[in-house]
Amino acid sequence: MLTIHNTLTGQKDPFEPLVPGTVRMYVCGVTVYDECHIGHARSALVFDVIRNYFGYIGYAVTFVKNFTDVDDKIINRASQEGRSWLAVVDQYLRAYERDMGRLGIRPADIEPKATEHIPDIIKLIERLLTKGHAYRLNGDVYYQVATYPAYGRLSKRKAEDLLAGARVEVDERKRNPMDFALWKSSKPGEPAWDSPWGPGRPGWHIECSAMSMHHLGETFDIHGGGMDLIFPHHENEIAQSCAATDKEFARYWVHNGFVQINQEKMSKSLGNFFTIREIFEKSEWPEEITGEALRYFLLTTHYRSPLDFSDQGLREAKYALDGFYGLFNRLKETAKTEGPVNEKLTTVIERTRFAFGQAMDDDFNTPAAVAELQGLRSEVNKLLEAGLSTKAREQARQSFRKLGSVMGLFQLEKWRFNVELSDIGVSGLTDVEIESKVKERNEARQRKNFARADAIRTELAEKGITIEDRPDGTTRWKR
RNA sequence: GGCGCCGUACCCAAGUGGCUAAGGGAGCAGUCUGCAAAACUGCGAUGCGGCGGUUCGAACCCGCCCGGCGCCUCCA
Repeated sequence: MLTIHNTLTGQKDPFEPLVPGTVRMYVCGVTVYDECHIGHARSALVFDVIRNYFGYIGYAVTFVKNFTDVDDKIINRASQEGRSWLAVVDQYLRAYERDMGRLGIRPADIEPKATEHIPDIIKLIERLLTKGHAYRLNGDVYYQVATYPAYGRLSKRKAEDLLAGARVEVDERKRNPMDFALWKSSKPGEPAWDSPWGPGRPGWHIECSAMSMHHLGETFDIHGGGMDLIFPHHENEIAQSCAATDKEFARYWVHNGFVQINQEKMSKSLGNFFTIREIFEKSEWPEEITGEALRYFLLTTHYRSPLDFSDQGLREAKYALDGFYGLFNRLKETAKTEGPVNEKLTTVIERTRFAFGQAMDDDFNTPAAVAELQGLRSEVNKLLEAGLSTKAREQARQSFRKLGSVMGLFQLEKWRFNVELSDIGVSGLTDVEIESKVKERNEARQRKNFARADAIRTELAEKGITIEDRPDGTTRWKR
């Protein structure tokens, strides 16, 4: 039985979908005004894995992730850089897709943009106005928080607490300081759409209500995002949506924890800010390896816990993956002998599959699930020592791929064993050149000229190439 | 001021009432090897920030304290 920590109830709730066999989930994506950082990567990855896991246990998933493509931050950026807001949106939308692609994060089934849903947004605002939950102020429209008594139920806040801590100057015209904009009138030169209240653009919160309802219905299963969205964004979404429909909005609210640097939240002002792009540019490994290492690293912390990003952590993730891919490569080799342990393999795989499911059923406990995969690696290594048939080796490989696919791991065919130009850049040698050196070294070894053999090995090691001699006299190498 | 989170070995990190406190990385010792590498085997917290309490029994529940962090403003 899958249980999910639900921010709304503050506890782990058993998951029961609204419609049996299907899951409808909506996740707040990004505002496309800048490069994505590791925090965005974590959030996107967490929900990618959740979506995959639902698929793995047999649900038909509809996954919606939005892009906020009209917003103050976009407009400000555009005016600072003296270009159109559309150009800003286009640039960072592409950057997002590039980064997510590198991380192996699949696009959502539907990726709506706020600007594509202006009519839905206007209709929803009109509905709120009609029901008395919103009011007009010149060309603006505000949501009236006082008309929704349950306001604060997601973030567990009381109205008076919010006022006490208010750190912003309050717009004097608002009826209540907590009221928030549904529609903002535009100044000349700003993006604008016609509306019953004059030209303007949607406020931030309303787009998610409109888009999720449009694509998933007025009530759906899961709504997710980063913890910082709990208040005010998701609180406001609930207020708007429930007030408009008189129905429950999302049933399970899932929020991921922050990425920190040295125990502090990343922020531009602290200067401890890492973009996904920088990590890939700085990495000495090929792109797909960096992507998988980052993925592995992020998944070895539970999604709700804070995660401290570090180069060391990333490196350790890479080393752990080296161990897995080293095993996969040995499993690919043809068996010399048929061992007696093939039945044990099936048992071990079954046990792992069960434990893996148990871990993931427990609020998507990816660190525990990864630990099961590590356990399987260790078991298969032992069985391989004792001897596994070619067929059993293939069975083991397929099991890793199947379980790994939930997390987007173990899907690469090659791991540092490829002939790609990027690798040549690192080692300075082509495969053919390496093969030739290895051959020369083995001839030296046969002549017992170990000094020469070791010299070649050292030379290769300096270029990042590791040698493994096998018992049968052949040599395996890897970059 | 309000709300909330975290503190488990050298590092990362599961476990949240009951078998000997998962797993990985690093380290040390050994097997294998010409030597390595990889793999395998063994070693490693009598203790889970501290002090009390509840309980037959607590890292897990309760209280207080210490340390760190987040939200309350745009933010994944």
